[in-house]
Amino acid sequence: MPELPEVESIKLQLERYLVGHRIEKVEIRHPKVFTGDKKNIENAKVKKIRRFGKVLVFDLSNAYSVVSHIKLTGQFIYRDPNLKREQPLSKKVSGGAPGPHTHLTFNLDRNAKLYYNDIRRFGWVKVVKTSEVENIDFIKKLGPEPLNDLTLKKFEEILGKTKRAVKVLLMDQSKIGGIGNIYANDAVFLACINPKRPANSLDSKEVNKLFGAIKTVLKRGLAYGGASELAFVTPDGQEGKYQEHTLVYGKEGSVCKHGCQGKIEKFMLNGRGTYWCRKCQK
DNA sequence: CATCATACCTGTTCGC
DNA sequence: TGCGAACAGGTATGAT
Repeated sequence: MPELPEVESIKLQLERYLVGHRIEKVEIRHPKVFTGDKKNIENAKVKKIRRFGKVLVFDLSNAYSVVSHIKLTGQFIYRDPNLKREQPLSKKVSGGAPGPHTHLTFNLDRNAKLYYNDIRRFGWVKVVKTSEVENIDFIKKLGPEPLNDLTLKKFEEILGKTKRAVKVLLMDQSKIGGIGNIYANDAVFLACINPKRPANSLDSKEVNKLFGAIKTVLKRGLAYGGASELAFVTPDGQEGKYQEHTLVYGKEGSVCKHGCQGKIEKFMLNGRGTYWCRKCQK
């Protein structure tokens, strides 16, 4: 669920709230989610937030960085007692902040805090030298950013190299960075392509259509502040709205939005819930 | 190398 | 109603 639009939404808020703070002390409650030496980030200031696909990076003033993949249920929650117009936290903030699923606490200057919550603990947070960020295995293997680096020509090449199901390919982070199950479902639907189609069977017209569809659904996701299907909230503890505006994801049994009168069906593709309209996705 | 199944976790939903 | 099974989705890992 946290895919490019969700992680980007987190990034935008961290830029607003976290940048400029000094990290005074880091408390680790669940060691499994944290690797590296916390001493390397204590007393450093947060200078810049970056995103690589679904990975977040906080660059610090001392040439170290905090790198994190929140996977399915990770949350960064920012709390500042000096900030008056704080909205009540969403119920999706697991157990509160701090709560039973708070595994890390970053104590910041001016009494602010950044909590890392993660119900399922699939996510990770690590400390590395800023110069080493791009050598982290996941980031090193990451494919191009669909909204920036991905050109039609590159996309055509990626699709042409494999007969894997096109929807599965879209979710392969080493091919394209940032697309997950929700936006992959919506993109192939918007392009009227059967999710099971071998990627290399698409003609150039279809490739072009899918290329545009990917950008459209990701931009819509961004505009709605991401999809809060499971645990996703932004650091101010608020939910996104894209789950109310998906095209097919989670829409089993509902009427096809292309107006063909078909019904959305669900099946498993590579172990992932896949939603589609058999009438218009060819 | 490419592809696929499974493990990692826990909260929620479903079926009996 | 209660309880166990299935499900949810992202990726590292091991198997094929």
